[in-house]
Amino acid sequence: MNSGPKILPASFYQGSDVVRIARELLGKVIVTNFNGIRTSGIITETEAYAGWADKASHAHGGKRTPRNEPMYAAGGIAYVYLCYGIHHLFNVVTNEPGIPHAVLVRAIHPMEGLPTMMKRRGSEKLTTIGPGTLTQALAIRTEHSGMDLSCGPIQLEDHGIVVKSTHVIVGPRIGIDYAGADALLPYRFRIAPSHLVLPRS
DNA sequence: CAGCAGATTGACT
DNA sequence: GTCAATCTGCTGC
Repeated sequence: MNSGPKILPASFYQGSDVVRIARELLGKVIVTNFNGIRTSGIITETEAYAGWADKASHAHGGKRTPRNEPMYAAGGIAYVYLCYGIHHLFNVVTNEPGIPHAVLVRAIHPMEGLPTMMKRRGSEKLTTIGPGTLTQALAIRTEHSGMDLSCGPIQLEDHGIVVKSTHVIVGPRIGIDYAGADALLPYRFRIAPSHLVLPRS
């Protein structure tokens, strides 16, 4: 049953299986609320980054820099970083302190604040597929890296949307060819476009 | 349609 | 200096 949106609890993020959490994030709702302006969307695509052992991860081999420091904190906070000097990429940190696992959010389906998101994107067409475009639509920037996802301007909610496994496409991650064999791991999850059925509001 | 270069900053050699 | 968990617009078939 579903008694309205619930903010995801810390326990959701602090499990030990980052790949499972990436899968579970499909259908969850990401909300930002800056200056009283609320924008949100359903998460439709994610990728898991499994820390130490994962060549594609910023924390591979225990690498630790000021930029990726949030990855080493307890699950439930944001890790936002700049890619190609332009794009702010939003990740959800998982697992317990010291284990730098994270899930990259690659796509959302817009829900609230469509006009605001279009204005931020500077386009008549609202594109929110792609990790760089969704952060622009939601106004997420690197300054939000390290923020708690349960009580800040960025929150993740459970709206009771159930994503059936038959509607989920699993495959290798994108844009990480440098990661050798790890580039082939099935760590990418997305909702099949034909099943992007929105919940009745 | 495909393919590619430009944008622009942080991390590392 | 080079490359990076990318997107867009322009070129040319």
